[in-house]
Amino acid sequence: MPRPVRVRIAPSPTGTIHLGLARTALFNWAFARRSGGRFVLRIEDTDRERSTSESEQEIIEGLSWLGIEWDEGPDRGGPFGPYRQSERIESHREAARTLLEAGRAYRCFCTPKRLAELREGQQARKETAAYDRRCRALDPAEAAARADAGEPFALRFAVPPGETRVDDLVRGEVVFQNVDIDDWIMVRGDGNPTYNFVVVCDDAAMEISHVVRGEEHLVNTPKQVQLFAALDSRPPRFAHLPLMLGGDRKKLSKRAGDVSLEDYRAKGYPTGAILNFLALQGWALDGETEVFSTRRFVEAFRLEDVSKGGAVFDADKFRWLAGEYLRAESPADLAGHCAPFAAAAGLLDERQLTERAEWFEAVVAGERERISLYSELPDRIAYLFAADDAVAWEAKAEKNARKQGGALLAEYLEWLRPRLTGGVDAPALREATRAWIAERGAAFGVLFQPLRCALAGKAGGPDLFDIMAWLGGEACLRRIAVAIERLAAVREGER
RNA sequence: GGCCCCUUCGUCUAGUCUGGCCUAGGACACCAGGUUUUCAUCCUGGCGACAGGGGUUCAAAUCCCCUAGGGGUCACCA
Repeated sequence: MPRPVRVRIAPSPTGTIHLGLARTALFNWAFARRSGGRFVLRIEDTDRERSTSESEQEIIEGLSWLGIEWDEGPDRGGPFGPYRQSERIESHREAARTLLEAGRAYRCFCTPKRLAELREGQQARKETAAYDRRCRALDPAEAAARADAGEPFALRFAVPPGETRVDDLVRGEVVFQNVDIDDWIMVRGDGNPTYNFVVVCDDAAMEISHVVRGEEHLVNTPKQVQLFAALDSRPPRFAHLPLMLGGDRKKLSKRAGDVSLEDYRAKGYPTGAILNFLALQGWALDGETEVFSTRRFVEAFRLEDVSKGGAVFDADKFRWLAGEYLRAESPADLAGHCAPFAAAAGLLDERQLTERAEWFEAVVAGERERISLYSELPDRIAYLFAADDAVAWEAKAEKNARKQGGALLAEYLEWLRPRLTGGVDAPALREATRAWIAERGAAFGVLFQPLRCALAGKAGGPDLFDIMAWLGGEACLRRIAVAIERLAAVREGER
């Protein structure tokens, strides 16, 4: 019998947003949208030591920045609240009590020391490390008496005999033998519940219909399925997403480089590119189309189409995709996205950005083919802000300039001087300069290479006459004059 | 090591369920050429894979079995 689609992500607020979490969020969200269901954000702050409200904020802010929106969550409430696990502790205690009374859970008085020794022995004998279920044999009344007397205990789930089947939407049916499932701890000695316990209690209480998460959780699933049964609650369908892998083909981790969403935000990846790339990790639109909108993704997304094998994170492809999105932006949008990076680099302050908005937009539009990330702009245009007599020359630019020599440049400067008084008319100047070079029977490069070096100090870049227009006539003339001297002076020095 | 999952170009993947249209398609990267005042963008072309072995079948990347390899997980973490 079908039930309303309700999915969730349950991140623990213990750090930054991992790309894996971002993808899980994206897939859950897309699935909910596609099926007309609800997407829930639940903060999994079971680990009180490591959970912080800053991290929770970061999760909320980061996912919002990406454009992923949840229907219920700690920041916006909802009919199944509260949405922070720590605030649901009473219901967890209640569930634990019920399970204990029903005999589905039992008190374990084993000390951490004994457990450690047990584990060591099992490992030494190459046996499966699992609790030996010693306390499961205890008489409930006796156990209750010991607990009343103040003896510390943990609560373990009593795994029943038999087997557990998980009908995974991505992987098909997966069967586990219950003897292989440990009598895992539901409530710790200090009274705090564990993740595997609360996650099921909350999923049940919030009527979660589908659990879509990373493959590392697949082995937890039988424990959870058994708990749903013990709770007399209908279990959700499961879908385990393939892992995102690092270059070593192991689970993507900090070791592999930048794995947090914030890293990519700081580097200036367009949000559309991030979403698009994440969608491609374990899913494909039609096998042909690589660049597609979030809208198309949502329309076409089906859990059944998710691939099973792990996906190695391809930083090159991600960067390429970023460039595709960046280049598709309007000049105004692109300028707006690049502005903070230009400001951070100390090129322009906010006031200048406002006053010279049109100018900045033109510059950004002129550089767009050469950058893939917003953060790459400042380096490309820094020369525009250099002092005219101190433009940094790249080695290759200088080499090109030197190959052609400054003679023609000096001649050009004299020709140019009277033509720049009334501002720079790029198209007209381009035409006139071409004619001027043709008159002399020279190749374009003989003038353009030294000129490019003089103006920008770079071997490549936008159209020279656009650069002149951005720079303004006075600056151009000064830079060319300085370059003529510089080219001549060094030649002297070489002798 | 136990349990579980996975296996198509270097990488992301289409094709696998419903065997034939697959001399296996697309993309990134790489290489070559073209366009351009340069760089880049862009365009064209090239390189490059069904892990191995059996079986079923007229026919297998697609179905079955075995082997190998990789990964995940084995906490009073989440």
